[in-house]
Amino acid sequence: MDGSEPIPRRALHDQTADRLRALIVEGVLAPGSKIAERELCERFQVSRTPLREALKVLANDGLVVLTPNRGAHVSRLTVTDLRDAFPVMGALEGLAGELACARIDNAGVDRIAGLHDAMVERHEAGDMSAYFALNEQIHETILAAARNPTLSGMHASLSGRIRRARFAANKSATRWAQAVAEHEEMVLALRSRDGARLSRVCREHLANKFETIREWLEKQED
Amino acid sequence: MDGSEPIPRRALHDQTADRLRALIVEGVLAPGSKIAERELCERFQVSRTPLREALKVLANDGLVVLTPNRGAHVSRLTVTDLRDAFPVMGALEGLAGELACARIDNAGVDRIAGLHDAMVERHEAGDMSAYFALNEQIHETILAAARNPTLSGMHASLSGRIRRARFAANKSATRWAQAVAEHEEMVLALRSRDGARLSRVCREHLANKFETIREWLEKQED
DNA sequence: CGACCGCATGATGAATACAAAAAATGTCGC
DNA sequence: GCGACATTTTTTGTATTCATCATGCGGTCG
Repeated sequence: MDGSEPIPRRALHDQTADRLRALIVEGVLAPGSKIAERELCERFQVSRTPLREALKVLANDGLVVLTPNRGAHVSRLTVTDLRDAFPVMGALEGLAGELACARIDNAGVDRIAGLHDAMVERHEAGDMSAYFALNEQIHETILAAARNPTLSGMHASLSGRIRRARFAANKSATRWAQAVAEHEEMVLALRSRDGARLSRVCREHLANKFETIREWLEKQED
Repeated sequence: MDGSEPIPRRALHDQTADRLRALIVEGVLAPGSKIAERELCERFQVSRTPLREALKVLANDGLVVLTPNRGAHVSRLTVTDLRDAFPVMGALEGLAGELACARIDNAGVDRIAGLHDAMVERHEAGDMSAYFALNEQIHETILAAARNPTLSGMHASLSGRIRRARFAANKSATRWAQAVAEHEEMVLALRSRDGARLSRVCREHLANKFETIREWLEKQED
């Protein structure tokens, strides 16, 4: 019945959702700012119908809040939201670590180790944005190694919601060094296929990340 | 600017999404069956626009699959899907258990213990559907005790996806007894505020549940 | 007789039109 | 001059219309 169905075409509402998601995650649309439908229709050159369908999806993902008859706003990230989100991220990435240890092959470990080395190199060079990109790539690779689409999907959803705050995670030098050390331990745990250890490190890693972000946010308020 | 805004009214697309979701998780719409827009428009007495918006949301939640120009189908639950989903549920409920232990008060524990006793009573009476309802209520109460909306939201989303298979979990008497024993241990862990233990029990509980469902599904194929 | 092409039909995707609600603006009274 | 109310205008929610695509049927040609 259904063999391999290549579906190269993508629906307009789907593309629109992606573009809007990107605008929000990249911070082009500030948190709390109102989203006028007309304005975005012009920007994307689409009619209101697919745009509104996209808005419903993003609202479901928690990226925008939709108040009846009052339009859409980019959701704000409160400290409480982050305090809630990070343990969940920890649980998800922890599980990913366990599964990855059980399923990854040596080539996969080497690939992650390679990314890690490159990341350390960027860290020593002080190149924050390149470090950040490699960092995300490592986490994504571990997720992929877990080979669990459900897990990946939930992680992606939550990740998109808190990505806006992530960039602040390594602002302090000591914290940055600690993060690198934690990543080091991740690679070691992965190499020895120690799922429990990797899981624990992932959770602690995220807990520490949240602490950094929290401190940074509190300092922002002055 | 924004204080507390009571929002008594709900948008049509939102209600439609809920009703459609209910139809799917209740099994009224069989997995794999085609969802004709016209038909549902008549059933719900709404136009296609809000219905289509609802479909996009449910597709994002994984309850329906949307193939361009070919309409919507209720998503099928494969064994692989369940094998993927249950560990994630385990991670989420495990975290919920940990958080609940840290935050619940004695009254909350008593409430859960009360639900548990009622559930055991229904178990001994052989009343499966009442048992099932109380079972879900216990899990929901633990979730609520964790006081983490992000966690609750993700759990609800995943729960909706696999609820259709859950009813099969306690088909065998021995499994059913085992599930009750596990719940017993949950209450004990909760009482002693042993987060690590509760977390472990939750994960094992769900792993066992999956095993039961898997066996049941394999038997179905004959 | 069977396979392939073209057309008719029905469904989906997107755009527009209409209705209702909220925000903005202007006016009137104090 | 200030504030409350009415009107206008804008924006959102829903319905309807138009275009496009998939699919089934019948005819025709090999």
